[in-house]
Amino acid sequence: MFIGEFHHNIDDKGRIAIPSKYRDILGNSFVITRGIEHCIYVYPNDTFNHIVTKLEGLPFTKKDARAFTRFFMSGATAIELDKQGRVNIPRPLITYANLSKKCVIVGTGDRLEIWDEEAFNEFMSSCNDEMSDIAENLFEEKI
Amino acid sequence: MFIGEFHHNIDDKGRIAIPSKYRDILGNSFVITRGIEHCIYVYPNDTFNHIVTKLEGLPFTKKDARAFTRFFMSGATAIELDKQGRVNIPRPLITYANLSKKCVIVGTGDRLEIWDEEAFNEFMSSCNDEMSDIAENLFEEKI
DNA sequence: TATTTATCCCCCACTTTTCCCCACAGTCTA
DNA sequence: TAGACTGTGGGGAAAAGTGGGGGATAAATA
Repeated sequence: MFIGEFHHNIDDKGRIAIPSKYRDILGNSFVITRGIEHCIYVYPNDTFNHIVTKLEGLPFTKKDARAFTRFFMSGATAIELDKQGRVNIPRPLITYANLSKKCVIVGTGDRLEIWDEEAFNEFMSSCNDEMSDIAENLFEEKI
Repeated sequence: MFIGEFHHNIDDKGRIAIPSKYRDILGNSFVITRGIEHCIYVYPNDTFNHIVTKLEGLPFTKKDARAFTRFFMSGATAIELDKQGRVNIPRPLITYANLSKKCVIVGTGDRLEIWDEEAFNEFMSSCNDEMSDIAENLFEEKI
């Protein structure tokens, strides 16, 4: 399970170090792809494959299915860590997530998310005030 | 499985390089055809044949079936890669997809899509805002 | 039928990108 | 304080993408 928050830099070549605590779980090969709030998702292979299976069940004749599949699959890249434990983020994803230098890598249970630091801070502070309302409707019963 | 996003140029002769990562999957001969959002679809032979079988199951007495089959089949061309790993896109498809120079080639699971770069950016940015909503309604249950 | 025009392929060469390796610096631990 | 680990930066080799030239084949015109 992925938990925690780490602050790393992405260099000019588009490389960023995966926190060493995550490498044990991820192994040496995994998948990164576009995430929904302009961040980057990092999935272990089997988790990613599970989602792909679900998406392949959707017909390409449906507009939303095409759009989301395109969004999710076109952003995906199979990743191998280099000897220093870094990943090479493809340009399109760097642009999409608006990564400049300072990045935040957070664990969210079954995946990692890579955010531009500024965007992350902004998102979190904008959410904090509403969190009470957000939580309100998540569950009907005691969890 | 096709994933990822690549930016290549189409030259004056109508040739465009297929990203080398895709060539392993596609092999040397495959099919390209008209795609739904004014892009070009690229299918491995057996995937294409599978779709054709499905389309042949539709009655030609239905207007929509005729229209879509005509759309999909008339655009199709059998393709062979040249020795440099490029395909020669037929003029009608170049016109249809509005390809000028900068193109985007994306993997969307079972096929590739070739887009004019500008058109692709436009489509993606128009989707990005809605992606949260689109995802919202794709599945009812946990995937 | 002969000549021209266009199209398609293949080959060569240049440029750019990607990947791999090495080296250094800061931090934590023993 | 020494050693190991983690994060950061850069250089060089290999691969991938791009563009143009030339020859073969096919279509078009006189």
